[in-house]
Amino acid sequence: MKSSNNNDARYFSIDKYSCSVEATIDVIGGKWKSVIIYYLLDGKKRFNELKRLNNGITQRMLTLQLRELEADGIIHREVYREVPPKVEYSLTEFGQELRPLILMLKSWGMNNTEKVIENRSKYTNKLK
Amino acid sequence: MKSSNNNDARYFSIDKYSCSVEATIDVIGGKWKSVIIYYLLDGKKRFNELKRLNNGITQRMLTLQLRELEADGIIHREVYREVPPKVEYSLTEFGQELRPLILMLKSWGMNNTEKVIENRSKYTNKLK
DNA sequence: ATTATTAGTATATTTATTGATACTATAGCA
DNA sequence: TGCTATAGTATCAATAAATATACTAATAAT
Repeated sequence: MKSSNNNDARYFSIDKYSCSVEATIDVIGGKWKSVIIYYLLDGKKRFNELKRLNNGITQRMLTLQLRELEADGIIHREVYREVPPKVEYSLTEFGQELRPLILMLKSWGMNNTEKVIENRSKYTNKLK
Repeated sequence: MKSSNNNDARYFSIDKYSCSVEATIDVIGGKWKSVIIYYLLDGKKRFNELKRLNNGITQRMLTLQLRELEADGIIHREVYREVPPKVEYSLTEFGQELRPLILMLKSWGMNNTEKVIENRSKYTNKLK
C-alpha cells in the first residue's frame, strides 16, 4: 500500500508477506485504489473523468495511484498524442480478475455501512 | 482507515463516502486489519497469539487495530480477570459476515501474487 | 488577446500511520 | 530474591500518505 515512487522498494517488499491476504491488500488497498478499480469496471475512463468520480482526490494522488495500478498490471494506460492531451485508463485482463472482489467490497459496504456507523457511535458513547 | 484515537472523527467521517467500496475499505483496510480478521476466522485468539501470527506487528499497532475493529462491532474482546492477564478476541456475528470477503482476499492473493511481482519487475525495468 | 481545456509535474507542507523503547501489575517458579 | 509471563500504556521518533498550490504545453473557442 505504499505510494512511494520507488518501484524497487515495492518489488522487494511484496514477497515478504506471511499471509496472502496482505498481498491482495497491497494491490487494492489504500484510500483510492479499490474505488478507482470500481469505476473502471464499466469501461475505460479518462483522467479527469476519474478525478471527478473520485470525489476530492487531488491530481497528484490520482496520478500516483494510477501509476501503481499500472505497474501491477491491473490497468492499461493509453495515451493519444493530441492537444489537449487525452489519456484513457482501462482494466487489463488481469485487472478484470479483481471484478468479483471489488463487487463484494461494494455490496458489503452497501449492506453494512449503516450498522458500522451505529456500532461506532455506541462504542464512542460507552467510552464517555 | 484512520488509526486515530478520536472516535468521533471516525464516526463523522464514514458517511461522507461517495462510494460504498470506500466504506468497506475503511473497516477492513490498512496494513493489519484484514489479516487479523483472517486469523480470527478459525476461532478466538489471545493477544500475544495474534501478535505472533501477525508477523512483525508491534503491541501498540495491534492494540490500536483491535480497538477499531471492536468499535466497529467486528470483534469481541473478552477480559479474564486473572494474573497474568488473559484477553480473548473473537469475531462477532456481524464480523462473521466478512468471512466470504476475507477468504476472497486470501485466494486472490494466493493465485495472483506471483503475477503481480512479475508485473512490477517488468514495469521497473521498462522505466530504466 | 484572453480564456478554457487536458493530463499531468514540481515543490512544500500537513497529517496519519507505524515503529522503538521503556514501563506497569501480579502471580508462579527456581 | 530475582526471573518469567501477559496484556497492555506512555512517550517519542521516523516514515508514509495525503493535500495545497503553482506551473506547463498547445490548441480551440470567445
